[in-house]
Amino acid sequence: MQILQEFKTCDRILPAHSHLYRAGERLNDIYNLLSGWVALYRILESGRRQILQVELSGAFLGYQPKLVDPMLHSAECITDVAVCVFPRKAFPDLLERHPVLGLKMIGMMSQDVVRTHDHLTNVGGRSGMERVAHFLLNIYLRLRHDQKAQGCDTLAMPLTQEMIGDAVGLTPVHINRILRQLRERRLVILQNRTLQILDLEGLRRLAEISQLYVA
Amino acid sequence: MQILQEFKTCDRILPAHSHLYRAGERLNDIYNLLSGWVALYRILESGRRQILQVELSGAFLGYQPKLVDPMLHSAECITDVAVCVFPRKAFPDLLERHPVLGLKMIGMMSQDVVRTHDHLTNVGGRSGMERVAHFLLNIYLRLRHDQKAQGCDTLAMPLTQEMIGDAVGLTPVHINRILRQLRERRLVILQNRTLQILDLEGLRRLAEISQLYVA
DNA sequence: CGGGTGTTTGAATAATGTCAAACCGAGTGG
DNA sequence: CCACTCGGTTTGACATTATTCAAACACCCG
Repeated sequence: MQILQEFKTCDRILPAHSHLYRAGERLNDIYNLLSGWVALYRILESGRRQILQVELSGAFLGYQPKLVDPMLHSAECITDVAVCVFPRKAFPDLLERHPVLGLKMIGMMSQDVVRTHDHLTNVGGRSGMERVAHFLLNIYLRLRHDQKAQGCDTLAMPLTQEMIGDAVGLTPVHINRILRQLRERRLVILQNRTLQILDLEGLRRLAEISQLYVA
Repeated sequence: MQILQEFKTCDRILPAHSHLYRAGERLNDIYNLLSGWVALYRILESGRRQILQVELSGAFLGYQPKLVDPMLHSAECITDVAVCVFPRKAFPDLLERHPVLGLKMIGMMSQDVVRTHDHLTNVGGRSGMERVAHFLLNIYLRLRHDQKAQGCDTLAMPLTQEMIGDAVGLTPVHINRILRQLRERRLVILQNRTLQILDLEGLRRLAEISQLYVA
């Protein structure tokens, strides 16, 4: 990964609510997310938006089947964000020169596929409450994994209820009602932009997190 | 791609309803789908199953973030299937030796991501009828794309209504009612394992297929 | 002190799921 | 050739879940 360092153009800081890129744009760069939260999403003609993925630090952003094609989704910074910028053009060449890197990339992409499969399974296969539970738990686990098992059960949650709805395919009002139920059942509390896990095991059961695909 | 030919172990034929692999298995091989339909799916503890993807000829099957890890989903042959078999172990080495191939693989994987994003958007963001329309249209377009614009508007459809339900996240009964409506609205007819597109444009509008991601 | 964005709640409506039964066609064994 | 079963489809009545519309509320920011 140090190889990459030599190729990076620069680091860049983006404020919350700004866009890293938008659907339809042709990018010159590829990004590595250093810190902050980014939402990948698509807008349907109906006006609804589907959040495809919430990306946390470490993620690779901006890759496309054909590098010159326009992006099919948008990437919005939910919080302030820092990214490492790589020139898009250099990539094919770079990969030829360092095959190991290609292998690494393939691994990351297929990791991406798995994560998206998980999200799809969640949205397509579970009831509202299960969906929300799974979604929150997923984020909680990923964050805790990053910060190496810091046992804390409470964390900052920059997502609005509307965003959660856009992610799991439910109306914001409905999300609200579900959150109330989760609170009443003493599983999670989400308020003041803060997520507090009350009953990790109970949540796990409800959300039926089996795969430890966390990473 | 001819490089690959030298590495292939053999070709293999599988009958309909057999499994290429099951969740939890550690595979020795990676497959390239030569002909037939394969469904990738996961089973939830609730018993529901989510079809993650319907794969048609050309697809690469069996790749995983870590090649030695057990599979997270299952792959069932919907029709009789022919696959080309590659030894899993040879892959890292193979990629080191032929960097171009790595680039190709990355492209395919990211294609996979896009397709899954599309499916996710469909399931999470659209109403029942739109979902079914989009799903059927998607398959129709992919097949027609393979057989290079053979103008025929009718094709063999080996998926049961239950499978369609498992793919788009709806009950089989509901799928049935939706299919009736689609028939009554003279958009598609699906019966006797045959799919007939009556009004391509109308379907397109309903399903709001904008991206030409077909491939 | 506004004004805006996000949250919370209620009541009415629409979409989807559940249960149960009938039906239909293909294959099978008598 | 017939009865039979079996998987898949079709339909109805009803229960549940989620959406919509509307209003009140809370909070932060200028």
